[in-house]
Amino acid sequence: MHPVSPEREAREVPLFLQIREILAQRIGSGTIGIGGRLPSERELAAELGTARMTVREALRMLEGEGLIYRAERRGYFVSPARLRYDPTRHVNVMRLIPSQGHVAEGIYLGRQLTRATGSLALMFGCQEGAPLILERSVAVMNGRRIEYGEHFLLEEAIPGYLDFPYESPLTQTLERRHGIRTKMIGFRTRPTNLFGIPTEALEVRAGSPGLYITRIKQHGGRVIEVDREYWLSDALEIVVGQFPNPHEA
Amino acid sequence: MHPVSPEREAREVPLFLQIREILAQRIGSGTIGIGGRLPSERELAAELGTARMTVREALRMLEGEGLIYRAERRGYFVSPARLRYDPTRHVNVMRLIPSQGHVAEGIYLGRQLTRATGSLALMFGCQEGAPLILERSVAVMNGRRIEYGEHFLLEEAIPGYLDFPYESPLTQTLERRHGIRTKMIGFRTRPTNLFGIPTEALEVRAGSPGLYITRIKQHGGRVIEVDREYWLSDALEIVVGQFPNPHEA
DNA sequence: GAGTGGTCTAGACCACCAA
DNA sequence: TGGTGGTCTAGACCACTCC
Repeated sequence: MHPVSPEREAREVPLFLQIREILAQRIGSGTIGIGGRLPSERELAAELGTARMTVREALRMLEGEGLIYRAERRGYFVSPARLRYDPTRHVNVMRLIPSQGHVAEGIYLGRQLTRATGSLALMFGCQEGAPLILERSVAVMNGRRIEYGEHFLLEEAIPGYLDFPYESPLTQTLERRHGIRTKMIGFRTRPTNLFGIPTEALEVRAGSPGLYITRIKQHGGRVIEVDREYWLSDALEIVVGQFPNPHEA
Repeated sequence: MHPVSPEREAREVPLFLQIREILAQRIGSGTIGIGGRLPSERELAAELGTARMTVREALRMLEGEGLIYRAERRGYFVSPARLRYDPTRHVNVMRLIPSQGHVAEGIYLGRQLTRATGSLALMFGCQEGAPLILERSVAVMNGRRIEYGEHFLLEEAIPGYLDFPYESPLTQTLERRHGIRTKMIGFRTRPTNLFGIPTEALEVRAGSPGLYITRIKQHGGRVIEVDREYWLSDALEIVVGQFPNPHEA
């Protein structure tokens, strides 16, 4: 190990960070409450005597921190407390949201037939090209779309699945209808910027900060379901194991 | 559940996304290899016949996806494969890096005495104001600073700790020197934009995308260590449980 | 139709890095 | 010392939302 590294010179704080600070304080102090709308970019620029792009940089900062979110072309709003989400547990998103005091709504985007390729085949541990069923959906919390999900099912492992329409939640449906009780065996997650299909489904700007989660579910010794979830970054935090909840204390 | 939502109109793809695509292809095809440097913002702008800010937007996109990273005022570089990190296991970062074929280096930033307040007191389950020891460090992978860590220790639970200098790795030191074998009981993580102390320690621009991780460690039925880690977003992915490794397949 | 964010331009000056 | 990214300005036009 090295000894202490040299301290950096103190520099003047950039303007956009000063603006970030001003806005963060207005939010923290409750001047703008949860769900409240911030002034428009142009209003803030005029008020603070700066250019619009500088204000945007500050807003982008707060968005990346999860303090605020954008509603496309409608404005910036203060984010509610993050959903606490444990991907190792088998809780359905549509049940998680109301369990933490929010209003949940689901949007079903339809079913597709596809085939296992690349990393999907690897995760299923099946042949390349094996038939898969894909169910797509969006989770809505308090009227805001926060998660786009793709659920891949190994067709040959769930005979008769295609004879029925989609029913939420998927896990319960598999158990009740097909006698299959899946078990979560692992997940993987990384931050990313969203674009393409997820941003279209979530109705947000391409480039919005997000969290990508992959989950693997097993039954009878083999993988029968792989989920890919794209969350808006400010909407959740991942909590695994024993962790005190600051909102209960 | 709602029926299928109406498809959005196809829109013209914004210029910065087209540029993102061009650069992503150059990276994916190996035209610019791992660790390779991208042309400068001005060069790209000239080559593509656009303004510098538009190029920056594309580069910011790729940075948020983790495909590239910035070295402050030195340029943009192609990111290596993400470190696979399981926070539920008790692997020290300085051992994790070499175990995945990279060169690790540690920078020790020193020790401070502090007190448990707010969420720290909550996580320790101790009185507000209880004395804590704070050890600060930075992890370097292949010459790049990728993680800034704060390790809080409950002073009264580790008698004599202050009589010795810091020794890495902390977990092994606690066991060998004090007979304390800690146990990871939970972690929490969320994406965020870094600024302040973490960005200074990591020598990156304020606003760089990052991942914040808190870990709690127990011994003898009580929490004795809380870690706060700030990772550069592109440097890792979190993998918990059984998950096939695409690099081994 | 007024207002919003989304995109884009064409500059500027600065601090910092490498040579 | 020349080139880099970091910051900032002052506009522009557009698609879209809400009224």
